[in-house]
Amino acid sequence: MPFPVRVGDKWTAKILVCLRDGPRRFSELQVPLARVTPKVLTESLRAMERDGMITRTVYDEMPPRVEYELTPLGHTLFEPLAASCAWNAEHGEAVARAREEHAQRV
Amino acid sequence: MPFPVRVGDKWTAKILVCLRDGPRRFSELQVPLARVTPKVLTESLRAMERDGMITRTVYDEMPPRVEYELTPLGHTLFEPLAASCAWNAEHGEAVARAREEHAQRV
DNA sequence: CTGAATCCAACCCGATACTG
DNA sequence: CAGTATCGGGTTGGATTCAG
Repeated sequence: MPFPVRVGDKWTAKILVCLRDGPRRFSELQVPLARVTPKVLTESLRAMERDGMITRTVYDEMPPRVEYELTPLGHTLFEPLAASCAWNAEHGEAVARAREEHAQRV
Repeated sequence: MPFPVRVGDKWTAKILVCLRDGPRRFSELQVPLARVTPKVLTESLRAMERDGMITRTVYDEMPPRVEYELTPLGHTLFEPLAASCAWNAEHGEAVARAREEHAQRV
């Protein structure tokens, strides 16, 4: 099942935001994404690379440096992402209320 | 963690589409959503009801009849949903190509 | 610094059978 | 008709440890 692109998982959307303004190193991503383990971060990044959303560039230095950067295709994801954020901003409160009322009735 | 609304799961978006043009019965949903088991369909519907996306109305008849209908809040989900569909229509092919090229390199 | 390896818990989803 | 009960597999994400 190739589609759709996994932006609904736990970290992809946040990685997108972190890469919005330019390339970032692995350790630079771990800072804003607090509590993401390296294993999971790597998995997410590899999946995004496989889908053409980001590029992974290894600089042969010591100590090692690896940079991740959004592709043009990756940047296009901000459009649907913005729509989802706008929905949350506009209706998130209503959902919270619905959940509380539902909890009351039970 | 109350947010965000689970529209990224397997069935919620499809249920939304099925309810778009009016209320539907449980068995009417099972037809277009082929291969959804009653257990999973029930789980999805209950979650959507809890979040205020749909209403569940039981008619005390024989045989029993239950109708699900989108709330005004539920209808607002079509906006971000449409943005995601538009992205897929526009860039889905590019993702498929990226995956094939990636598979080649491995 | 940038991961890889291993193990494990939780969750999501499905198959099957059964009920008011 | 509209579910519930039970069981189990597959995937996801996290903790921990180790390596180049």
